[in-house]
Amino acid sequence: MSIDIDNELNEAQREAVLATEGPVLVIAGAGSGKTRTIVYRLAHLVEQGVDPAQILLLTFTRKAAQEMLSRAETILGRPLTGTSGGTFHSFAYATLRRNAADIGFDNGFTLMDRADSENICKEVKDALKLGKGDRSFPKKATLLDMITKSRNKELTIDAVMEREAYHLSPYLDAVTEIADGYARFKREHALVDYDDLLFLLDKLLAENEPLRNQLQARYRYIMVDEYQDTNLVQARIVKHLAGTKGNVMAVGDDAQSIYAFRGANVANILEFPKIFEGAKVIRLEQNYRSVQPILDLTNQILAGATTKFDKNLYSDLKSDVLPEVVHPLSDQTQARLVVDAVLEFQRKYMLHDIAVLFRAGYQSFPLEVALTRIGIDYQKFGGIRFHEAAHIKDVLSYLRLTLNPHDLLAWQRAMDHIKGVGPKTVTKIYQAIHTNDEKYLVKMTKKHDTLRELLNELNALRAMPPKPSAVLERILAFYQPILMEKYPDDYPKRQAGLEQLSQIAVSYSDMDQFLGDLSLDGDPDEEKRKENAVVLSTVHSAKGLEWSAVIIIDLVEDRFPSRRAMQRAEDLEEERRLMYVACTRAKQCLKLFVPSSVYNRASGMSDPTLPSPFVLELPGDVFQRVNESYGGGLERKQMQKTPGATPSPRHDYGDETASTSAASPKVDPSKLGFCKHKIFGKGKIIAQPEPNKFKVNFPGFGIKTIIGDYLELL
DNA sequence: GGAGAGGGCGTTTTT
DNA sequence: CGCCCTCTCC
Repeated sequence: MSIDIDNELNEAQREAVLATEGPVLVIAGAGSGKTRTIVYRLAHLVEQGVDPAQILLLTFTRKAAQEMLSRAETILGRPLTGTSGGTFHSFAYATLRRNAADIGFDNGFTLMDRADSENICKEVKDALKLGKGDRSFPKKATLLDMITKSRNKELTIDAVMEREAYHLSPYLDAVTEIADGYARFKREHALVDYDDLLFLLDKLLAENEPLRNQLQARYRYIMVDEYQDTNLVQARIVKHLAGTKGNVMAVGDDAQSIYAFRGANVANILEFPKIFEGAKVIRLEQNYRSVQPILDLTNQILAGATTKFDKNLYSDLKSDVLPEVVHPLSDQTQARLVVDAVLEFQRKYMLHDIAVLFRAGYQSFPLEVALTRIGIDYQKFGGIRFHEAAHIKDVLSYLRLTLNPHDLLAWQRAMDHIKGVGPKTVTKIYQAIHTNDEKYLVKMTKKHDTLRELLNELNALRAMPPKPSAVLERILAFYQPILMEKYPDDYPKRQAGLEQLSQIAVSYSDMDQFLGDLSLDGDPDEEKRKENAVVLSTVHSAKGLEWSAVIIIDLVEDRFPSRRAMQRAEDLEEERRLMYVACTRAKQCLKLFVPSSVYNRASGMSDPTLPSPFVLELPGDVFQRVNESYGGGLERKQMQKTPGATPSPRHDYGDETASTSAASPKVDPSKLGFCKHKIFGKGKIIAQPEPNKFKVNFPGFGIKTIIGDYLELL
């Protein structure tokens, strides 16, 4: 069978597929057939006689890589044996494991997840006696945020905190000390975090020339997807693997860069032609995904961006239906209206072809309740993950200990069920084991029967042949009573999760690989896309996917955009791109939900909301507005034509925000005057709650509390 | 040093 | 409202 490049691809796509030699950068607008291009390029290479084992495909999720490879196999009509595909992290893990001794881990290492890393931060903080009794001392999650941000952006802790956490500046020295302690702790216990995977690989490739040459020779063709979301160290890895003259293709879209929070750097994609001399740049601009009215709306979202994008997507797909902006009275009725909309869509589309998107995982909870009540199955992406559940981590801790006896975190978990033994005692036992302090161990095992049983069990596990399914089976038998005692309320459900884990283990022959995959994207639920379930997803997890009908909920200020992104201009810009990504997922129908009030669990009541600025600024002619009537029904507003070609922002909402000023403190406004903000423009200062904080009423955006540094006084 | 009780506080996004 | 952290008592 021969692939039909001429008929299946447009000219730009064809060019990208055929340009196999030398560096190539593909700037691919949303829905422009980017995946298709990669798939055809894979197939084309193999058809040209390239050994599939010489191809490396780096993507953002493992799922994406698998899907591309299997689609290439389909059009090729034969399997791609030996092609390496996965995320940077999974590729790094596999390479590092083969060369562990070279990076200073003679006895291997254990990959930690986010919770492990946070716990170390806490441990180190306590050990250094920092922040004792200080309630405003940064929490472990914040500490880790600073640490990984500093690493991913390759800036000092000082620089990160100055830019992003100014209010924590009194703790700068403490955080720096904790960061050092965190690094030390990892080294002492043969632990590695997600960031280390990348940095260790970079170091390995930089220092080990024979290995670098070997890998360059092996991977003659490299393709990197979602290049706009790579960070500096990932770019260096690509450079090491490809060499400056290598056959490397980077694909991405600067308008869809949504991972700056984790160090992604758009400069990578923009400067690709500089780093790889003579790179061919190809732009894919025709959109094959969405009907034109949806593109009219998404183009408007980009038009409002501070950084201008040279992009105007167009499509041949016509539709008479405008995207809708729906205004439910509350987030509760929003859930009900979304269910109604799903039922309506279901008459036309399969459930799995309908998606509800949101900014943060918790925002779908009311909807999940409503869907369950009415009996619609759903599949959720984003939020809590399989391997993060406590019982899974418990079981895996035994497995980790068979491989790495220095894994103190695993010891702590494994001993959690022993009454009378807390973290301090665990550390002592750990030390006794590693210094052969028989006396202490005998004393402790006499005192705690459960400890003796545990140590015996671990010895037995280590004596077994390292086959994941067999070892896991034994662990589960041992863990069963612990599970029931620890989780009396819901252990049957957790039991099911453990059985699922056993299922996964069957397909592995290598323990390290099994553990690595679980931490690196191994959510078993995501493996198979359920046929008859509506998709609920965070926007981040929806990246690269598409659905016939897309609903976006909670488009209100403080939720989308996130409250944390309102202070800094660049954060708000990223929220805008996130909104762009969300809307461009839709093929046929798009509905934006803007609830007038949302439940606030702090106060226990519903708070009124302000519509998201991304909705407010849309010109009235790119959507149809729908209100929930007080009787519970929907009222369609007559569409208003905007005069002229220029968008007339906010005309549909003019006086909506005025009512909120009633809640402002009673300060004589005349004294405070006006100011200017980068994003919100000119506003009236109505209060100064703190010396460097101002409450400002921005016309069209409502009242904001803003740090003085971001305001220009007029 | 551990377990249990009381208080503050605040929900991003992911490998 | 629920989590997490700290304080207190054993």
